[in-house]
Parts: sequence; structure tokens; C-alpha cells
Amino acid sequence: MRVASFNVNSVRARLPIVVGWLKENRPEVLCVQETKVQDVDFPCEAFDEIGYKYAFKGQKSYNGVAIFSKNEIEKVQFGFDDEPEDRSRIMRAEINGVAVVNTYVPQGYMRGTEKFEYKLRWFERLRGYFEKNFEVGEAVVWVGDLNVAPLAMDVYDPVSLLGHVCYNPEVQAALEGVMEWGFVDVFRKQCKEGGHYTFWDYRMRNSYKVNAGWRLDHIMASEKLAEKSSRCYIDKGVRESERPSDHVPIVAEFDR
DNA sequence: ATGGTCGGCAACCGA
Repeated sequence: MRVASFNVNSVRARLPIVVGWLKENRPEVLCVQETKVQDVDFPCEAFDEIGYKYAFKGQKSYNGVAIFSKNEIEKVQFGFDDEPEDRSRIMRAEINGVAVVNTYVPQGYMRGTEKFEYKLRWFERLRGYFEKNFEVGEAVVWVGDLNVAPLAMDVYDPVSLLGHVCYNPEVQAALEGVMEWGFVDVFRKQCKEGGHYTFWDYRMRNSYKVNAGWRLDHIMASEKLAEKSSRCYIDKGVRESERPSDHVPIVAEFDR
């Protein structure tokens, strides 16, 4: 099965791109982040027409997560279990017997702020979430915009960017704390070379052209599932579209 | 490679 993750930066603004990408690629699972739409306004019809099922939770203007699948999406839950906040940042479901967790991790604004502390705490809560809801031996895939570049090779300029909220030792350790539950970075397992990015900042002129990017979007698989991974790639094709997102999809393929 | 652009939504916030 193929599992993909894509920060769409508004599912309505990017509707032709998302629908076109699903039609062309037909993955079993696509997780998206930053849908930026309230549930009543979610563009369901466009996905009905191409034979994709969906589950989503959003809010006005910010955040919002969704899962699309050709197959049944079962056991859907939003948020950190019973906690009311962040229901539009984390969701899970079961698809084809695989547990799928889709997250949009808080960006963190700046180090030394409450928002950054919240981001660090968010990873700690996530570790607890995996411990509580899943067994290390099962097939779990955790994907999303994690807002962390794990290694120096995952940012375009590791010297000047060191200390950024998405590239510093504290967030890297926070991510590592979740990984230690039993996850494998599937892209890094399949590709050892740096310079492969999933995000290019809109605010930096020509960032895409000069490949001034970051690897912030990830597909993490439990060891049992990661053993079955056969490919993992970043799909930059969507960049050819009109009005592309600042992120591109990442796709992982697992043998049955 | 050292800078600013988007999306949502109606003034700026968040990335």
C-alpha cells in the first residue's frame, strides 16, 4: 500500500492540485494538514466524484487535518484522546488493518516563547499517546508536517538556520523522544543523501529555484511496518501547478 | 543561499 502526506495550505485553495494528484496517483492513503476550513465548508463533493472516502476536522482560518482513502476509514478519532484542544491537529484511523496517525505539529513561533514550550510539550504528549493507544509490535504509520528537520542534511543552510524553531537541538530531541517509542524515518531509511526537501518558504524569494528548502514532512513507520517499506519519495511534480503549496507530498510504499 | 509571500478573512495572524 502507498501512504502519502501533504501540507496543502488550504484544501480549498489547493483543491484542483489535491484532487488531480489523487486521480493521478491513487494512493491507498493521503493525509493532509492545514486544510484551513470549518467542517461545514469542507469540499466533500470533489472527493466523492473521484471515489475517495474522507475523515476530517477543521476550524476557521488555521490548522485542520484530513485523511483520504480509497478504502474504508475505520475507528476515526480526533485530538489527544479526551483532551479538547488540538482536535484539528491530530487524528487517527485504521485503514487496511494499519493504524494511521496524521499530525500537524505546532510550529512554535520562536524559541524562548510559550508557543515553543507548547511545541516541545506537544511531542511529549504524542509519546504518551502512542504508548496508550498502540502496541510497539503493530503496524503503525505516523505522518504529517512535524515542523522539525531531524538532521543538518535536512535543511539548506544548517549553520545560519541553527536555532530556528524547526531546526535546533531541543526540537530534535523532542522528536527523538517520540521516535524512541519504536518509529523508523522511512524516507531516511530509503535515502541516505541530504538536500531532499518537502518545504520551501514562500517568503524567501526563489527559495524553490535555488532549493533553499527544509525536510519537515515525514512518514514514520513502526519497525514492523518499516521492514516492509520498499520506496519513499518526495513528489515535486505538484510544483508545476498554478498556485502550488509551500509544501509537496511525501509518499511511502509498503509491501503487503 | 541572508530574504520576504501566501491563505483566510476582513485587521492582521500564522507559517
